[in-house]
Amino acid sequence: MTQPLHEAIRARLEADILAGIYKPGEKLPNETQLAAEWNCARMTVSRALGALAEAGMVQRRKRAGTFVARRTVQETVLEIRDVAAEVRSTGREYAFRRLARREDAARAEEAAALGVAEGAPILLVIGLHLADGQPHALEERLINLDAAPAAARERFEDDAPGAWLLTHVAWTEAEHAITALAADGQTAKRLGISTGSALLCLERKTWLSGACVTSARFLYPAGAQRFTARLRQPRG
Amino acid sequence: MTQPLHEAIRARLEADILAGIYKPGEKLPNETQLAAEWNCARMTVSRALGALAEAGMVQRRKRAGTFVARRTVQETVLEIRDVAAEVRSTGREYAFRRLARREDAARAEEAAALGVAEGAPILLVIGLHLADGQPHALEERLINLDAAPAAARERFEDDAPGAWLLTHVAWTEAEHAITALAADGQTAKRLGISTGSALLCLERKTWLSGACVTSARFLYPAGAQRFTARLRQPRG
DNA sequence: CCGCACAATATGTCTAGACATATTCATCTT
DNA sequence: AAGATGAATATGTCTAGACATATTGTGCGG
Repeated sequence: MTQPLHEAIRARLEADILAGIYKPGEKLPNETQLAAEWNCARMTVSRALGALAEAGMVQRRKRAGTFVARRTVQETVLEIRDVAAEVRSTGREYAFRRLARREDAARAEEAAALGVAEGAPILLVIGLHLADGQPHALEERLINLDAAPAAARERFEDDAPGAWLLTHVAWTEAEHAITALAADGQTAKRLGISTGSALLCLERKTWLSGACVTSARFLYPAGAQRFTARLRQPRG
Repeated sequence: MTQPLHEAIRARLEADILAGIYKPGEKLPNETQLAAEWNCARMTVSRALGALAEAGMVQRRKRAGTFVARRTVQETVLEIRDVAAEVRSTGREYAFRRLARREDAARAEEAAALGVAEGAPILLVIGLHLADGQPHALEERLINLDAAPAAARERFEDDAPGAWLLTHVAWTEAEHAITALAADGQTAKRLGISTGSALLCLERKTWLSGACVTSARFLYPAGAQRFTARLRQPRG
């Protein structure tokens, strides 16, 4: 495992910053100096510093130099897989059961969620994700049929719309929001829990070049799901 | 705004992948071909492809070539700021009130959370984050005093331990987990809500080179907090 | 037909230099 | 003292080539 030189330089500077040898706001040696220290070309150092800048550990300004970043916001990588993959990764059997399907003109509330005009054609699918036959999550999905007309031909009886959309409709942007809420009567009944109990809610919206394609709400009973994220070495 | 050439190449390939001109699993032209197409040095193309690989849009294998990635896991950037910043960003006044502080030997449960031996010195702080005087979140924090002995000298009466730790103790790794749960009697009382109502729970653990420094649990009443994340153009 | 060795190939790394560009600092003018 | 000007400097981009390295495909021998 011969480490590339630019990696070694990057790792060294990173360690030094972490150890406080270079403190937040402080200036690092310039590229020429570092190249001399490491006895290598300036571009090799530049690559190492570029990677550190990309990772947000340093800020670079022309003429001024390279400075250790001071950060307050932590950017975390959150991995969200589709529900089937989530369930299967815990070794349980996965199944989907459609509870409702309505192809219709968008009502005010639905139009707002998708960012389309009232009356635009939409598809609403409500379904239950099962793990070993037990309710795992309730999905309420709205699909903009103007953006994804092919969805109208799908029944979504035993396959969740999420998986189908992932393979059949392209998207450019997505947004996730995670909240907690109390189960209303209908939701509680569908999930087989008691009214008012805590739910973890994941809302996912996806866009294709500016137009919202689909908006989904996944409701997990407390304890059924956990979103985890790991992060390394921002520091500031 | 003269765009760097490597950026232009990157953007072009990205757009082509997004448009489906190059499909998942498909091979891209090799560096030499692309360099000829763009009439530039191979290294410039290499940089563009390197950036795409970094972003996860393509996978590169020596001798084989560069392939459009097929991804099932969505990696999302989640921004988590400290509670004070969260509250202030909504224009409300922030305050912290300590409810309890215990410096002691770790009990079994606490030792497990921090990954230390039972009986190791720990500091437990429970406090309330207030927004405009109203409870916004309850924080339960454990600090490993072997890893951060300086914390023992702090009272944490009006300042949250999170902010102090951020500025006084370095860390190399962190993990977040988001779940929902029902409020127990004591928690409900502290947050001024009713027992059993839904809570959004953020658990944060931070490590300094392998040793767990601190473990914290933030409990937000349903509706008080929302974790959002945006992502762009993975595709697979 | 299978496995093994070897050559071909595409990426990965690196260099030494060139020119571009943004920003700062010092100086000169008003 | 305030503002304009220009030189100095550090990063940013790019090139043309060299060698390293991993992997794959091919052909050879058993």
